Amino acid sequence: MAKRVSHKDSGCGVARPLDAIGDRWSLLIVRDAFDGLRRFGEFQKDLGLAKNILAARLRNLVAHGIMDTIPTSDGSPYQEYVLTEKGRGLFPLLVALRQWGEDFFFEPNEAHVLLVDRKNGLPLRKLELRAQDGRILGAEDTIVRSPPDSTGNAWR
Amino acid sequence: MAKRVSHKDSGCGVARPLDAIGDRWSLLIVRDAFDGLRRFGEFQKDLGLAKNILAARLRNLVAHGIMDTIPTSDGSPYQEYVLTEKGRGLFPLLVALRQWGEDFFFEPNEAHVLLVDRKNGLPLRKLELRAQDGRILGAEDTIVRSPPDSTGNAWR
DNA sequence: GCGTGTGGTTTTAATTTGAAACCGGACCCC
DNA sequence: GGGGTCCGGTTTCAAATTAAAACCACACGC
Repeated sequence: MAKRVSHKDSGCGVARPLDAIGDRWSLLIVRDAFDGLRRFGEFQKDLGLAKNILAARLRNLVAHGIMDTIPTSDGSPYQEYVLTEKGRGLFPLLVALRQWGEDFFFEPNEAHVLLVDRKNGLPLRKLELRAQDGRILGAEDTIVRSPPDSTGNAWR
Repeated sequence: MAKRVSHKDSGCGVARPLDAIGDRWSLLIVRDAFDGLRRFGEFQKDLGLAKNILAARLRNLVAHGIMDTIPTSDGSPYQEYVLTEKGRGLFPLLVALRQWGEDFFFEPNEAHVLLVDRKNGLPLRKLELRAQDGRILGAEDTIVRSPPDSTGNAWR
């Protein structure tokens, strides 16, 4: 039942996460959760996806420890879905996705929702990659490095 | 043929990008491209996916302007796949994904590849969200805001 | 001409997705 | 207690997608 990655790179820090959230819906569900949605029906209404696949996705997210089910606060007989610590850790990724979308998927003058600072309504600063010492880095300034390798086999 | 988003949220800055890269392989291909891979066979060998779906994914990435095909430099009769500007814009997202993976998908002592500063071999700083004025923000300090809305309908 | 490496496409089967119907408990109303 | 409704799913079944494998085409070396 547990869907497993099948390719050689299954140990990589990019591939494993994709196994958990690398489908068309999971990140949208997580985003909705950040927006405060908690109930099955809320997700379903907002995203407009079939109930069976919403159920499957939520199950998967819970199984991966990204969301958790809790009893409702308001006494209704159902449960609510909330982000775990791990799920909340996805926020930078969501911001990166959104910023990339804003930069490349909209015409310069095309209106779109914006993620803004709650305190003053200004858009966030663009995410920037920094070295330990604070230098701003680009992709070409980085390299993936294998670990010391105590196990004998090296992932890329 | 062009796969289109079907749900209500299709205008959102999160949903549109997912339409382009929200599948199990595209981001891995892009990551490989950042690692310097360019040839069909290189991707296929590294990722171990079927050739037809690699071809489909590359076609899709090219169609979305994320990669581009260029003639080979070394005179071989084939083409190479390289990232466009738009594709290179995915680097922060890839870093976010990787950092999340490193934080939550590996045991503390489990060895894994690391993305490091090419200059000194130190790991990158954790990505951080900042307001315009430089304050570090968390998810709870932000809010999505609809645009002024000249069109009459508001996206979430 | 023949074998080989590369970069695909085609064919076919397996898996996933999606729409819609169905189900069951809680609550409401009488 | 007997309907009716809302919510949160599961089941069923068709359609789309993915995957494996076979096939094909071109360039090259010999």
